[in-house]
Amino acid sequence: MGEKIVLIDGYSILNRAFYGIHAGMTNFEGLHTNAVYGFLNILLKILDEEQPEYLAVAFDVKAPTFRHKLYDAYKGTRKGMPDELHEQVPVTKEILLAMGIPAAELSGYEADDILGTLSARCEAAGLSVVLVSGDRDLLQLASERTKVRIPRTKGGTTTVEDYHGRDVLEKLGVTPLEFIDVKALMGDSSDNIPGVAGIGEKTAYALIKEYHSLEAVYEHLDAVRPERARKALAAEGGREQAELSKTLATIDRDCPVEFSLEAARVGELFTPEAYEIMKRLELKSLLKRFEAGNQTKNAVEEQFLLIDDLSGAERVFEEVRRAGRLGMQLIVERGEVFGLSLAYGEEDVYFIESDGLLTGNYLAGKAAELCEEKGDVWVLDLKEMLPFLEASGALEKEGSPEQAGLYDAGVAGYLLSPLKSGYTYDGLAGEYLGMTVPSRSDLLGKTAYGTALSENPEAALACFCYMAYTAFRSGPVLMEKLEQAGMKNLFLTIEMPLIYSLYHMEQEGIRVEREELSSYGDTLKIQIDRLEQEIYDLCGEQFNINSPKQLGVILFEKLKLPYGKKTKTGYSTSADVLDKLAPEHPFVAKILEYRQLAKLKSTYADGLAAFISPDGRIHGKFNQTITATGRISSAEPNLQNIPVRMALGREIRKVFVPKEGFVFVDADYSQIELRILAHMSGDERLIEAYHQAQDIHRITASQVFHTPFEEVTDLQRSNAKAVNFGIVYGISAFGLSEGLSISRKEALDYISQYFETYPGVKAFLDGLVAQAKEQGYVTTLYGRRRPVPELSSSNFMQRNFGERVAMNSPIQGTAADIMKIAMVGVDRRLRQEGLRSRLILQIHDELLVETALSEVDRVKAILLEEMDGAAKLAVPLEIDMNVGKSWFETK
DNA sequence: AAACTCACG
DNA sequence: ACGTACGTGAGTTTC
Repeated sequence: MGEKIVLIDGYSILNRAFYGIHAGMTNFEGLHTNAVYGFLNILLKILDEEQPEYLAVAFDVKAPTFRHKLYDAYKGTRKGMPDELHEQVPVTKEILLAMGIPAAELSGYEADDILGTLSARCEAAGLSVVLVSGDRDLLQLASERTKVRIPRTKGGTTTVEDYHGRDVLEKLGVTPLEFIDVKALMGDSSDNIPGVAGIGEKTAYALIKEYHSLEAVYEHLDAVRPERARKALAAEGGREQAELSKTLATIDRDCPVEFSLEAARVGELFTPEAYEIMKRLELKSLLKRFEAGNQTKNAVEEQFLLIDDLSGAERVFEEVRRAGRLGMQLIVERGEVFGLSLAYGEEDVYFIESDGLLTGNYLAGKAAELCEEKGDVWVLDLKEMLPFLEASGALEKEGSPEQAGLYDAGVAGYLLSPLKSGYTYDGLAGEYLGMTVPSRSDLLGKTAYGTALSENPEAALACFCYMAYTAFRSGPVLMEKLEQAGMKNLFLTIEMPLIYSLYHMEQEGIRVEREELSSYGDTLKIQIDRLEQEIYDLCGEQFNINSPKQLGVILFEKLKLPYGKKTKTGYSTSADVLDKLAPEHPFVAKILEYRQLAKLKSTYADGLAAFISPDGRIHGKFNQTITATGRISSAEPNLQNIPVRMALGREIRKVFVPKEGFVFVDADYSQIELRILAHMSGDERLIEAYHQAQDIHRITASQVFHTPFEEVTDLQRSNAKAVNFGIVYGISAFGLSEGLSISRKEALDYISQYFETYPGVKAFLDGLVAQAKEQGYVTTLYGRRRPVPELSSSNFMQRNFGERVAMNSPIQGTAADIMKIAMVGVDRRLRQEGLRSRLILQIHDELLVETALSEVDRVKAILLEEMDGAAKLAVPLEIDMNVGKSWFETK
């Protein structure tokens, strides 16, 4: 194969990147950077994959374009681009210039035409061509020599669809040239190609597949079926419209664009100029690649010192004692201590390796001592370190970090910016120190700490020292920012103490009866096998029931059931679709039952069994820095989604049991989110409702539907309940109509009736959205922030989402805050009062305490006091409590 | 790795 | 007209 050129459709890729990536990305100047970022990511990814000799980017110049002028002249204008995107265009061009990548432009021509022309010239010159564009317009250019690549960015990752000439035929059923005629028929609103009125995508493809060209379609007009299509084509002006559309849709492959192949030769891309621009844009993750040629030896790295002898270690500890603030990181992985890194000044950072006399336990003990003695110690993942600190010495000040002066930089970072995917040292250094430091994976790849230490000691040293260094230096910055954001109190009195409570819960774990769980799984297996056979018999063939794709074919093609929803890749077979289909065919109910059982077996019976420790207990993890709203999350395994709603699933809770001599006491807040809504909105009627009635959904129904309380029907009550849910989720007519299976109109009626009944709630929710738009975030009762970057998006759907988020987050987040306060209180009192009972689970609004038989009354009192006392709202906080010999019994 | 589905609050 | 309820984690299939 000869040489290769990559040609990029500049605006189209920028556009894709802009809509595909989080809208809130800006640099310190407030310049949006999401599109540039996505653009460069795609460009670099394609370069990595293609390794081309040449590269150029095509832009159209903002002028009436030749082809479209024909149409624009009498109808409409091209869609303008949002300002947030527009401002990123010049920057992108600057970067390309700095990277030595030519931008091909030609006034009066579309980027498509430039690309068409350049690809034609390059093909003729014997090059293979790769065209990169965000939409399918360029497919007509695909050939054996020219590959069209369409990247799609979603949630930060990019996948690419590739089309050679033959792929177009294979995937679309028409040749690249026929694709033009398809477009001419169906039109393309984004390109202002009118098409033929009444001809849609399906018909257009069908016609061209049969007749192969627009002209041929009209030649055989009389034979065209279906009738509807024939009429559309024959309609007054139809043919002219189609022919105009074809002209519009045809890419010009011979326009007078100037282009020098030599200028497009790929040279050094990561130039100092490009590096400077990247720095200004604060595109940190990309910066690393641009650094390669520019990196001056890191100033910090010089001072990373490895200590591997006892006397050296003692010397460092002595110095640390005299110093003020300390950054510290016990380097721990898979239950092993590899060393301790310490940073206590601008100058030196030490890593003390555990080896010989310097045992892991010794270092952990020293670390614990330092925590005890000193104030102002910053670490990165305290919960991870605590088992070792505790095992080695005494962390007597635990639970009161103001005295302990021990702070977790990761948790602080989470409060300041809760949407991030992680809080590792490199991210914190970038955000709070303005430093680009190599990440763990940059330094060590996927190597484990232990291996890295022996195979690549220098990189390991750097990695470990960066942790303590980042913790040390970012500490005061984080504290200052927390203070400014009004979250210092939240950090010190809720989040820091909570680390210990979560750690305790993880340590305690929950007892699971292994044998019982296993026989539950066996029972499921028998039923699953039976169902599987029945399903095969009913449809007359064997297939993989777990595959939505295969199932879709059986349901909607073989059995010809009416499909409701479609997903991106095919028919939806989700439970709500299947529920509606169940009356159509007995097969469907079997599928639903199979799904249910298969889920129970794989996720719960088998899934949980894999997590039972030798002590007979499951020690799941409780994560404090994951959720956007402030909730904690549970993983490995997730103990917050153990089945309860369905009878069969709920059975599994029988295997969660207390140890000998103990019972479970389970306490949950009743409708805490609605109560918080009542409090935060201050709506008098809703507050009054909580003071008078037990059944809030019924009283809501009574007030909203103007029906006496006693006469509220079950249907009214359940509708009111759904409305209440909807309000908490950030109400939308669509969502409510889906939830209730009613029309949008009816849903709209419910909502307006609700708001009429509780005007304070309406004002409150509107206020939240306004506040979010104004300041970019919303807050909970305790000052926790949730940014809502979606609200400044120019995308309708994202903005709508942002509005719902603005309404939901303060409510969900405040509930999380209150529960956290209660947890810290409960955990602390159980210990301080010398009880043997322990908090073991939190499920958002529920706490589970493994309770010594003799302590049941004390524990109930503590739960009640701490949960009820966690907040004083305008409405009572009601707590339901149950005692049982298994989690099943505590319902 | 992504898409789909489904368990929970 | 646009297409969705808010927040999670995990298993399976498919690419």
